[in-house]
Amino acid sequence: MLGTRSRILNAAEGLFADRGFSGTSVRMITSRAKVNLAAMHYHFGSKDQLIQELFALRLSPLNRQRLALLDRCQTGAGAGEPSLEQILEAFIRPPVQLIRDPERGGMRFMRLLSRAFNSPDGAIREMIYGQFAEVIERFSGALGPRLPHLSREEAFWRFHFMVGAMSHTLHVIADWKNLENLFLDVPEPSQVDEVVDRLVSFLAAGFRTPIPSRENYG
Amino acid sequence: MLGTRSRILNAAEGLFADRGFSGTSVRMITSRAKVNLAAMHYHFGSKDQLIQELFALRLSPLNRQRLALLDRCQTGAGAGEPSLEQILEAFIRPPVQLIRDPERGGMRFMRLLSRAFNSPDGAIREMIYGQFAEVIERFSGALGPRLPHLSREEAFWRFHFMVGAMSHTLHVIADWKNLENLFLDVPEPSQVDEVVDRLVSFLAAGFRTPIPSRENYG
DNA sequence: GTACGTTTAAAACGATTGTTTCACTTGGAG
DNA sequence: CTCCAAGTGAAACAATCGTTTTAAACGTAC
Repeated sequence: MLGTRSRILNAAEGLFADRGFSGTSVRMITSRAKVNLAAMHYHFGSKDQLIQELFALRLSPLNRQRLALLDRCQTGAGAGEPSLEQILEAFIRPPVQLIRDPERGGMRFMRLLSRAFNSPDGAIREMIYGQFAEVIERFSGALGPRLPHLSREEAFWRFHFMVGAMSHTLHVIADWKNLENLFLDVPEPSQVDEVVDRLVSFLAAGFRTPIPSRENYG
Repeated sequence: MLGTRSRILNAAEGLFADRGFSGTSVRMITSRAKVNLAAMHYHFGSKDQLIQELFALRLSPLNRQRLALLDRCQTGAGAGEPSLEQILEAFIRPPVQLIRDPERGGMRFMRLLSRAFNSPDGAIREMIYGQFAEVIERFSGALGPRLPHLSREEAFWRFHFMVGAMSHTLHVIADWKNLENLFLDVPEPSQVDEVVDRLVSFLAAGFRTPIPSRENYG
């Protein structure tokens, strides 16, 4: 049996992922964790601080891993800059590995994360973005030299196209069961590593395509 | 001065977009609409039914427009099947036009829509997906013949890459002001039509790229 | 043993939630 | 005028919310 503190965090993660932040009451958390109501305020002070600790615990290893991968392919390869595909992989592979590792929250935490990104609560969103600030800076810095054919504005948008495709893909993988009720003809779950390959090559092709001109089509 | 019913819908749309569904109380809505608390239950029966009416009102014109565009480029061009770019445009242009038209909810409704997609409330998500079912079916049917080089599974994933890139892009456009507080170096707002062009060519390049093989990198 | 951090049990706090009810007013149609 | 739907104002409903409090029990380290 885990300690009281861990049981609270674990129950909170599951409930937040399933029912959202405002949809989850402190009483639900403590009751699922088989813990007294007061224990939550004893350990975390408030519901908001519990949420904060939860994300700090999960996100900092994820982003450290991304930065480490980027470091390795920047300094390791010896010859010059890393390829576009290597950079994209360093960005995309870690969350996909996380999604497969229940010890780090797995699909449950990924559902929770996409909930946090779309939370109406500005404080939550700001905290989340804060956790990603360094990663965003490092990766856009690394992508720049690989995209000499793009203006700053074009690169900005394509970066967001990538973020959107990736986060929605993670959401689809992590929420597969819900998806099956809503779409027809959902294929069998792929190996997640295959999905990374598909996504990386899809995005790399998008990044490499020349800037569009409006006359190309009507 | 609009009627009571319209004022309720209008106030609800704004508050839901800003604070989410569970973060918005009936009292907030009726007070912003300058309407009695009982008037909301008089016209809509319950908060849930108000939400339903709101989305039906906004989404059905949007998706009718998408289908009409697809019809036009399928039957109109005379010669054979429409191009990949034409199909993507028929899918992407309507929500971008909606985002610019305050009469149809504009950015406010787009923020609300992306909130509904990520709502913890399963009933809301199912209702939303129901509104999109026909569009999804028609467009995946139209995309198929344009992607003969892809397996069904590969096409499935690339379709989701597109959905993710598009919905995140719409979110960025509609939530620009919040973005500025969180990222450095955000470029001036582009003309939204330019963003459509960028997105369409990015996605078309992604769709056209051959299926990846794992030996290419790594 | 005694002190201390941990945890429980139970009750209560004030505030807010969605919803209902009732008496009342308004305004236009027949 | 009468009738009826539309709408107001105010109060109340039971339920739930996050949080605080008080008292009592643990277990362990000194």
